[in-house]
Amino acid sequence: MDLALSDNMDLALSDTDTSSGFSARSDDENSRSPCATSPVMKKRRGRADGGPPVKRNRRVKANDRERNRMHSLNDALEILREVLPACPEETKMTKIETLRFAHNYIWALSETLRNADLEAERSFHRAEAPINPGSSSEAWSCSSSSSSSSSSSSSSSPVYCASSPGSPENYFQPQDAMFLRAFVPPVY
DNA sequence: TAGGCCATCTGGTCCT
DNA sequence: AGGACCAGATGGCCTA
Repeated sequence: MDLALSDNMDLALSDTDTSSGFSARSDDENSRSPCATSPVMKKRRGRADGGPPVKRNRRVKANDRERNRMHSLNDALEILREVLPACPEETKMTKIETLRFAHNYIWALSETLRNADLEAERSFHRAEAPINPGSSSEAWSCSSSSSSSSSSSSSSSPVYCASSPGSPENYFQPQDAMFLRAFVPPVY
């Protein structure tokens, strides 16, 4: 279909690319993308002549918008990474890892809140009608973990919550590197 | 070297 | 008509 691919590259690289409004990104991004550091954009496809000038101009503008759109998407992803629990700076989570981790993290936080509410409710009832005066301190001490026998078996750690059965972390795949990064101290 | 991840380009589609 | 969004294609870099 697109037969003139490689031929087009050299041709297309020479003119409109560098002037297409390409805006330099942050150092962080440039360091990863040689395409971005170089003023010369590769991977050009399509007609060798770029098509009619009007069409070509529209394409260049559309490319520029698309680039900016993806950049803003990446910026949002970066902000999300910063909000998530500590990850070593050198080991940046991939996009899919970030999304899965965020999903899991939100779920774990909401579970924590839910357990806290349940516990508050229980302690309120206990205060109203103490049943087992002998072991009251025990009942307090095992607060969240004791309640785990029934439903979520969740400890106070959202880590454990995250891996409990029946929870939405079906999206979460332990084989992901983020599983290790998030919950296990990295080994250097 | 293969595979994963990424940035970019591109054309199609939908929306305003 | 033009912009936003999307998915496919492509090639570069990095790591096991």
